[in-house]
Order: sequence, then structure tokens, then C-alpha cells
Amino acid sequence: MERQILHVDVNNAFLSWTAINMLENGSEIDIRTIPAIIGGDEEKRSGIVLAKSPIAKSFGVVTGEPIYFAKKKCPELQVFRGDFEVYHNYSNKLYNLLLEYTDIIERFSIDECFLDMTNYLMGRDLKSVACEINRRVKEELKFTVNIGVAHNKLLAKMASDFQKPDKVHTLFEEELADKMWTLPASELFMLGRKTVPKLLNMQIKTIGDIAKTDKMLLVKKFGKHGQMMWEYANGIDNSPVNNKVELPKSIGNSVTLPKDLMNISEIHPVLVALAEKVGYRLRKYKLVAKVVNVQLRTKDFVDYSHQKRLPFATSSTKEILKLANEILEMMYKNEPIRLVGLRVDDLESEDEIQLSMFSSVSSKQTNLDKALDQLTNKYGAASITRASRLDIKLNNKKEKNEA
DNA sequence: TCTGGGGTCCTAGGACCC
DNA sequence: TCTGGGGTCCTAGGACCC
Repeated sequence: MERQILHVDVNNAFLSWTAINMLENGSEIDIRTIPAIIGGDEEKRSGIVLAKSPIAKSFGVVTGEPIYFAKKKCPELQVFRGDFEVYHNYSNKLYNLLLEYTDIIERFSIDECFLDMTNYLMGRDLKSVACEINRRVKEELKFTVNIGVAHNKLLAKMASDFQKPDKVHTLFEEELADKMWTLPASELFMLGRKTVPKLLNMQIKTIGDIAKTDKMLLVKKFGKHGQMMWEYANGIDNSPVNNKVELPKSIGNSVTLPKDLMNISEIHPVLVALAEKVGYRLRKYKLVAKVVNVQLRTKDFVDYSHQKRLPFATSSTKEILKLANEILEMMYKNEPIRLVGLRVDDLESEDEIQLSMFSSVSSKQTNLDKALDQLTNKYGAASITRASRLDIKLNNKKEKNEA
């Protein structure tokens, strides 16, 4: 049976949500109506554009570019900081509204959901339901969404990306030629900046060109990715709307340093803080890890990473840090470092593993982790000395200013 | 001139075993 | 002395997404 799928996509999520949060807190201005962006902190070297207002966009400001560039294009630009707690809050409001329409919702990201309406239409027309959701979100939640209406997830997602904002678009099979095949190849989901030039070299310019290309040729050239782009271009996607909350397959944190680190003794405390964060998140999910990965980025923006397997699965901060330090000693090439990252992989549920008698993690250590986790839950990460050497260093100046 | 942070999945090559 | 494959596991890096 034909499936009935919707893709709900918040228009300009970070900027819209920041705007209505400011309005709710008494702000006189709606930053959606001025040249504004949501961005990072240039002083901390994390200054990139995360979202832009329509006026900022009209000046040529694009997402992902350095704020420095954006300001050159648009001197009046006002920069606002993002707040993910606020964003999660609005994301949940949207999700709860959507739950009134179906039980089968996949939260694809903080601002995107897929809805499987197949068994929930009760005689209604799919598009009219989409229009109702669109209207209700605007009236009740004060931000706007685009909604894609289709018979699979891929086409619903492509449809929600058509004209914005505040629109409902259908993309049914008989509409492919008119609405999708005319678009440039770069518009197809999963075709990024590396693949598009390769396609251009093959005289493949539009999504329609991909659809008409011999599938085996694409497979030969791009492997599985080629198979996928051919199917997507032809509107084929059988993946189900997955409403289960999945456990993460890896957990990592990384930080760009305000100044390049010039030797390994400066990298060490960064790794301590990252291990605290990663360990805390692991334990929160009740997971244990079997692989530790350390990533470095040089001042010239060259990334490299090394990984090692743990002798036994663990969620202990101390064990993760110990191996991370070993990896760091092994890989560090005595050069200025801009970013340090720590990730754990090969995760499994904590109650699935048997506690090895030879585990070198003492119960004392486990208890220390637990005690610190409780403090973190209660007061936030900054309250913990062991965890926050880095954060203190990074935030000192800011907090002083705020105080 | 300056370039975030969180993920998932895939591939290629090397080591090792049968 | 010179010659196979197949399979698994592991690692580093790349491409893509939001």
C-alpha cells in the first residue's frame, strides 16, 4: 500500500526560535525583521554563521561562513548567540503538537520531523492535514514550518525544501519530472560539495540527468553512494519512519581553542575536560565504550585522528582518559594545535556486559564517577573542579564580564 | 581574512588466519 | 622457492547530514 508521509521542517529554526524567545522575554525587536544572524564567538575562534535573517540573506550572508565575512557583506549585521536549551524546548513543543496527528514520528534533527500518516488519516486528505498543521504551528507556536507531502521520506524531504517559508508542497511520483528533475544535482539529498563536481565532469547537471543515467555506471563510479543517488533521483526510498529513540553509536566532544596550543602539556588539560564530558554522557545513557578516538586539528586546518581499543568496555572517565593520553603521546607531531576532540566508539549497553574480575576500574573509581555525575546533574558541568579546568580557563573572562 | 560541533556510514589497506 | 585466495578485524580518512 502507498504510504502517506509528511516532512515538517522549521523555517530558519535557530533564528526564529531565538526571535520568539526574545519577544517572550520582553524584547522590543523581532530579530527576524532586521539584519541579524545566530553565530558563535569570534574571540573564541568559533565565529561562524549558524542562521541568518532574510535581510541578512539578501546581503549575501550564508550559513557556515565566518562572521567576519558576513559583517563585510552586511556592516549593520547584529550577531546573537544560540541557546540550545531554548531550542530543545521549542522542538519539544512542535513534537507534542505533531503527536496529535500520528504516533509514528521520527525526530530527524532538532528542527525536522517525519510523520507516517498512513494509518492515521481517517478518511482525510494528506495535503489538507499538512495545511492544518502548518496553520496550527504558526498560530499556536508563533513560528512557521514548511511541510513536504509525499509517499516516501526522501520525496517529502525534497518537497519541504521547495519555496520557503511557511509553505506546503506535494511531491508525488507523477510530479517528479516537473518539480524535481529540473533542479540542479546539488539539490538532491546526500549530494554534497565533493560529488557534484564529479557529476559535472560526466555532463550530469540536473537531478533528471542522474535519474536517466545508467544505474550501473553510477555504481561503478561511486559504489553504494552511486546506487543511492540513482534511486533518490528516481524518487525511490523504502526506508520506514523510525519512531524509536535510538541509542547513540558514538559519543564525542571537541573544542576549538581560543589560541593554538603549542605543546603537549597544554593539550593535556583539554583532554581531561573532554574525557569528563564524554564519560558523563556515556554514563547518562548507561553505555560502555570499547574504542577511544583522539582528533587533532593543526593551525593550518589539517585534521588527523587515531584510535585504540580499550582492554575492556568501560564508561570510566579515568580509563578513557588514560587511553586517550596514550593515543595523544603516540600521534602528536609537535605542531600548533587549533582543535582537540575525544570520541568513544563501539558502544554497548552497560547491563549487557559482564563485569570482568580483572577490570582495573576499582569500585572506588566508579563511585567517584557517580558522585561527580550527581553534582553535574545538580549544578551543571562548571561546578566540578576536575571536569572544568578547561571551561574555567575558557569562560573566566566572559563570566567576569557578566558578573 | 577566517573557517563550530555533533553525528552516521562507507571505503581502502594492512595484519592475520586458514 | 614461489605461489593461491577467502575471511575477519582493525584503523585512518572521507563524505555527508543538521
